[in-house]
Amino acid sequence: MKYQLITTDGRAKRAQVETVHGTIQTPVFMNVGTVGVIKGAVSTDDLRQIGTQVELSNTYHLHVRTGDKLIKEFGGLHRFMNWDRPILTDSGGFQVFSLAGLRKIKEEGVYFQSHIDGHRIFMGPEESMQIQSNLGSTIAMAFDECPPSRADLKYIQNSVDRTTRWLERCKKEMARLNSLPDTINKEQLLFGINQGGVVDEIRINHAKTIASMDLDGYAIGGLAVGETHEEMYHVLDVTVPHLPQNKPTYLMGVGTPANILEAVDRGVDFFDCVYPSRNGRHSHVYTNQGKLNLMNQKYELDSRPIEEGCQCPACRSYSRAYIRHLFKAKEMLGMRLCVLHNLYFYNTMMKEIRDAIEEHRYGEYKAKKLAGMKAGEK
RNA sequence: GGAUGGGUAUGCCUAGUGGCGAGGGCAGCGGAUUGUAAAUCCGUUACAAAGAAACACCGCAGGUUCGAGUCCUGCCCCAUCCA
Repeated sequence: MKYQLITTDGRAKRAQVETVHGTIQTPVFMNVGTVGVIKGAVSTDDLRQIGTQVELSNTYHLHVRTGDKLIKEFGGLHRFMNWDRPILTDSGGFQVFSLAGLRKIKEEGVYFQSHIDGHRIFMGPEESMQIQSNLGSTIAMAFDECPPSRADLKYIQNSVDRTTRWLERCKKEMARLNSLPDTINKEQLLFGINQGGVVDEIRINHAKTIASMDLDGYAIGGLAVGETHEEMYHVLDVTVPHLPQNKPTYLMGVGTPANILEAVDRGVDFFDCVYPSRNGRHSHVYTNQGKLNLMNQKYELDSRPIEEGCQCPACRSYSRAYIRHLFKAKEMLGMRLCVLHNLYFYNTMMKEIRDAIEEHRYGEYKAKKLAGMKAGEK
């Protein structure tokens, strides 16, 4: 892997990351397809059309259904889903948070009760690495715990210490797996994850610790889980400077267009979020004038596209009124069009961000973009 | 003309066969959603804010009863069937 910094504008970075599956231009928004597909009947042909650079899938979910061993036997996730560009796999760490009622955390790892059929699943750092190696993703994430933002100080410190120990095990296991003869992607990359809730000292100490471990990239996790936007931005302000500047910085699970604009301004390169796809499935669409809910009656005769001038597959051919009708009729095409539009909106915004940084007008671009979206909220 | 089944609030559909200030669904409107247990979930959709005061035409009008959406009688309307 090679992280090449092209230019900066304030703290905003414009870079590119070379991987075995192609070059990633950053800042980048990864499109979330948890189970090896973006929900809403989106194909990989669609992804190529809407400018997706990186697809993101999930270790826990693919392990539970349909199984990483099966996918390895098929030839890996790239071949399985017919996607030859980069894939990042999340480690299952987020499921420690989202499936909190269905798991027990121990030093060796996490015992899950399958959310599908209730059977017991053990996942520790080694298991997570093994699964991600079987999937053959471009970038594997370290197995961590994402603690709730309201957890107490002692809990967060213990959790972070354990996450550090798990990271050491992940690194060791990844090195071993990458050296095996039948490994699908022998150049699989490993990103470590910074945790620490909204406690500056824990965040900073943990950032320093993992920065010394020579990983391929560094993620900031445990944000956008209940804290305020101001707290999140503050964590970025104090944490990002302690992560290696010659490696990618990834803010996990974030976020709204405004969150991304602010985080880019604080030096973040990688993003991912379920919002564009989930909101698209719920008829909420992003525009430069804010978010619309196409289910509203006021669109019943609206012949305009979601956004004037948008080149996405939905806006090039269909009206708001027709898409509203598809939702009313519960026809899948409605969801599909909105998801495509939203992902196109995010991917296009990232392209605009990259251009603005290159031209050293990021501050101006950000202010204008935020003002437009805010004005439309009324 | 006869038989049978129905008419439930704000548009539609429906639960309810003696204690009902009547439950639910759809449609409408609003909100939530951030490394996806989410094509999901939550509000709201008469008056009243808790009172011896109120009680929305439960098709309409009477009746029985302490008490009727519920039982009885008559009428109106709708659906299906028979003439």
